[in-house]
Amino acid sequence: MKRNSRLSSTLHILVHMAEAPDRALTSEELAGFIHTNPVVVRRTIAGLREAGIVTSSRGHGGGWQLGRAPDRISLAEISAALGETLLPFSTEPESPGCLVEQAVIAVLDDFRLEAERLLAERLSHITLADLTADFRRRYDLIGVSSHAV
Amino acid sequence: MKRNSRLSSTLHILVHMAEAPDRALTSEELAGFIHTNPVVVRRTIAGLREAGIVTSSRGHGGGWQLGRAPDRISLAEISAALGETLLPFSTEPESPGCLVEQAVIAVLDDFRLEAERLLAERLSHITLADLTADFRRRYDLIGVSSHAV
DNA sequence: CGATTCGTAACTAACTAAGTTACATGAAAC
DNA sequence: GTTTCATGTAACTTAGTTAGTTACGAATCG
Repeated sequence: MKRNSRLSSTLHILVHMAEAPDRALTSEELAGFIHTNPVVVRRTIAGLREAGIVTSSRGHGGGWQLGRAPDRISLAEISAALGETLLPFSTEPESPGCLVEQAVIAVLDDFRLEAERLLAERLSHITLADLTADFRRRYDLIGVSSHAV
Repeated sequence: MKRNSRLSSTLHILVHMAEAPDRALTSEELAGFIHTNPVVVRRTIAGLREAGIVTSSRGHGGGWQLGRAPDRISLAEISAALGETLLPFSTEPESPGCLVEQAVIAVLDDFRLEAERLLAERLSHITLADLTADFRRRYDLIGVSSHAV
C-alpha cells in the first residue's frame, strides 16, 4: 500500500465487501486485495466502524461487513471517516503577531473552507453503489470479450 | 518552515516583496520572514522565477522582486509554479489488471479532474493584490487602535 | 477448551521534505 | 581587476510521517 493511497485502497476493500454481502471478510483477505498487512487494514478502517460504514465481528467466522447498503454510503463519509484532509496545505501560524501572515492565513482559510465544502458536496453524491456498478460494467465487458474469443 | 506550508510561506514572502517594490529583497531577508534558511527560500521559489512571477538578480544589491504587478499574479499561478498538488490522494494502480481497482481509480480520477478544475478556477480569482489589501487593512486597524490607546 | 479473528500497543523500516554546508557563477563597488 | 555580495545548485544531514511488523490480550464460536 503506497503512501497517500488510503482512500483508494479503502474503496477497493469496500467494493469487495459490497460484492460479498453474505459473509464477513477477514482482515487477512482484505489485506490480500491491496497487498498489505492485516494490521494495516484494521488500523485503516477502524474509523469506518465508528462511523457505522462497516461492522466487525471477532472469532470464528468473524471479519468485516458493510454497515448499510452501498447506495447509502457516500465517498464523503468514507473520506471523513478515514480522517483524510481533502486539501493538503497547512495554514498554521508560525509567526503569531505578524500581520502579513495573518492576512495570508485569513485568505487561505477562507478559500479552504469554501473548497472543502465544494469537494465534500461533490463526494457526497458518489456512493459505493456507483463504484460497484462501474466494476460490474467492466466485469461484464471482459466476460463478453472473452466469450467472443 | 513547517511541512505543507510551502504555499502560505511563499505567499508571505510575496506580500513582503509587493510591499517593497522599489528594491530587491535578498534570500536572507526573505528567509527571516518565514524563519527558515536562505537556501530553502531559493529552492522553494525557484519555480516562480521560471513562471515569471518573480525575478532574481545576483551580486551587490541583488535579490528578488516581483515579475509583474500584484493584481496580475493569481494564487492559481503561484500554486502551480510551486508544483503543489491541490488534491493529496494518490490513484496509482497497485494491482494492474484488477477490475475493482480500475473502477475505483476511474471514479476517483474523474472526481479529481473536476475538483482540480474547480479549485484552480477559484484560486485564479484571488490575486496577490487581494492579500496586500488585506494586510493593509489589518495594518491600518492596528495603527488606529494604537492611536486610541 | 481450542481455534480463530479482531483490537491495539510498541517497535522498525522506508520515504519525504526541510535544513545545512559548500562552492561555483555572476554582478556591482571600489 | 580584485573584493564583496548575492544567487544557483549539488550533496549531505536531520526530523517527521506513515506503512509494515511483531506480539499479545479479548472476544466468539464450535
